[in-house]
Amino acid sequence: MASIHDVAKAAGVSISTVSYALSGKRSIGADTRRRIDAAVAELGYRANAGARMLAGSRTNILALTAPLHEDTYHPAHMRFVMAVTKAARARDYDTLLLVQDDATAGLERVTSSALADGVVVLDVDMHDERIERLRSLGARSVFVGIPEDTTGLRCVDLDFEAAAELAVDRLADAGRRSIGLVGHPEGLYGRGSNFPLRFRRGFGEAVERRGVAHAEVYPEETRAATRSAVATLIERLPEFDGLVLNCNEPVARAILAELTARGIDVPGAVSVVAGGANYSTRDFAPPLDVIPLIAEESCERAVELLVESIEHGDAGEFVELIAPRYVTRGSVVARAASEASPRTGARV
Amino acid sequence: MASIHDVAKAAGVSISTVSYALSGKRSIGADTRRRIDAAVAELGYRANAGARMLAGSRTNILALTAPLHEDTYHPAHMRFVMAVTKAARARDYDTLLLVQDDATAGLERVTSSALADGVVVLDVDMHDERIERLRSLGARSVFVGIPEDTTGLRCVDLDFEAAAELAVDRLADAGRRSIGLVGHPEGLYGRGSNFPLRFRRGFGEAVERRGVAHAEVYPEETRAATRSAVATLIERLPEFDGLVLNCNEPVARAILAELTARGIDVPGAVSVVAGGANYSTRDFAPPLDVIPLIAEESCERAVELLVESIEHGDAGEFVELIAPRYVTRGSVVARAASEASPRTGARV
DNA sequence: CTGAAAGCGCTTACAG
DNA sequence: CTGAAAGCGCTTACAG
Repeated sequence: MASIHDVAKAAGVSISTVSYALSGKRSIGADTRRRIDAAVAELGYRANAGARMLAGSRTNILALTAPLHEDTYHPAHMRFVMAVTKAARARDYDTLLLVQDDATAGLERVTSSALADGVVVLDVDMHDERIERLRSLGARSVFVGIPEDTTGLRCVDLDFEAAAELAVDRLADAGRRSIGLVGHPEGLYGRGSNFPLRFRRGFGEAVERRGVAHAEVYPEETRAATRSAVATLIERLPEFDGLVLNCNEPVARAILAELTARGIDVPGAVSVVAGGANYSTRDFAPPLDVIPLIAEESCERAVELLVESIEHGDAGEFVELIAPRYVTRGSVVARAASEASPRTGARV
Repeated sequence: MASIHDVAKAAGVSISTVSYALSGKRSIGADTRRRIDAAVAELGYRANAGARMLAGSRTNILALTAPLHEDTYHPAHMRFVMAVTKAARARDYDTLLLVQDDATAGLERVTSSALADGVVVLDVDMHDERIERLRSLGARSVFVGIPEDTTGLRCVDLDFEAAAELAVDRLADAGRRSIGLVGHPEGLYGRGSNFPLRFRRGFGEAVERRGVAHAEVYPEETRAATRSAVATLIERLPEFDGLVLNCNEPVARAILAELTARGIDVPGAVSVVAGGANYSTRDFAPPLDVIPLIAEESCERAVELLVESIEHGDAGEFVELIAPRYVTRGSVVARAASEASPRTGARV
């Protein structure tokens, strides 16, 4: 493997000139540059990573901690992992994958050995053991997700509370007065997974504020569970006319199928919005209004902020909430006046 | 961050002694060792990764190339990625994730810069562009999967051909004379994905050898597709009595559901085996006989072989096929004699 | 615009 | 069983 000395010799310059030419950290004469470029190409030179880390005190490696849980929805998980990796590469960083068993010990290892310049934290729980570890290590990190106590942390995420509120508002604005929420399986909430909890909180506040009837169900991803979830909503909401989905794609599809099977017209009888959805609702029947959760968006921003802090040394804590966007596809329509009157009357 | 000098000073020894004590590469006096351990604990010392790479000419990092395709089945993909990462950690290696866009350039980068000691290649295609790249780079690598031309390569994988043959043999031994294959979606084969092709090849050879009637279908993961796949099998196999599944879990479940919906008794009328399955068939109705594909098995072996070659410098090519294991769960039963006679007669 | 040189923090022959 | 020292291949003040 060619070293910087070989390049310098071939180009007839000093190694420092080669280094500067490659890093672009000072201006280089046109002719010198040409000779260096030629030598680099000729020799297939590539700076040794270890030497660079040692001399430059930067590794250009980000650690990624993304624990798998029993209830992990793999397609979404993968999308986030890939989004981080791609965003990192776009900024010339590589990504080191930390496994679960190794979650805390791994953070210590890659951080104390200066293997990674920073850490991206995915699948954040409300009370996440990685928080304390990262704090005590004084490691640079960015969380994709918002834990309960964000003191001293740097967090980025979709504003799930606002997303839930936006979903409810759109339904309420369309005259819907009796709104169901299909959430994730119970286990997720019990485990303290942060975004379902935040979405639920936003939902609760919005239905309260709008004074609409509401009910919540948390089905597992089985046919039986989604079926009984719809039954429960119908039972608990005698005038069931609006539905917010904050669940995974298979469940969302199953819920829609069940509504259809029961002869419930979407969007006429029940209008539907998917909130914080990590999937496309375009090919649903009917296509659903959606407040999308775009992995690329939060991950790119997280990596951007992390890299900035690495390269410019800025510290400081923050919570950056990405404003929800509402995409209309026709699954929310105003209640027909004929229907609206008696119900409104009934509620007064 | 404490350096090795700090530890040496605190322990009252030279830095080389600290280094040797930590690496275990030479024997250390009991008392010296105690003082060093104490100093390490006290200072929270951890060897600088860059310095180690540079001086030791080993990085303890493995690169992992696992491209995502449109047809990637994420749960299985994730299982392999995690299995590699865990196996690597067990041997004190970290794993660098290479993204798709970066597939070939990334190999060049981590390899030429000596960032990674070796490469684990997942999702191998029959004609994979990464092969040539790795060959020309002279990089240490192990493939999990068997491409068409394995010259100069080191490959590990479940023996999918033998798995398919084993599945057919068990069905044929049970008197099944008319065997269907449910494969993956067509696209996978067209793309040259290696294991579905190998499984199909093994199936073709086995049905030929056993002289049984056969038909193959390749449904997409939609309800309509699985439904029509079953219809096709019934149409093409008038005496349809055996079925080999080499598809993903959702399709397998849907196929079984469709058989049940048609009133076809499993295993009586049609006996079923899942071959090369990356999922559990225990909670299927009925539970299926299965020849499992265990990510941990092939990935651990691949990492083991790669690490060995890194640490002992052994080169050499090989293809290591993991023998299929047959797990009985009761979904294959002998044809009833009363049924067998007329059909056998019909075939003669 | 360019070079000589120190130094990053380890590992590993070499020596005793 | 232990130490002094060379050297891994870069980056970056320092100097001109």
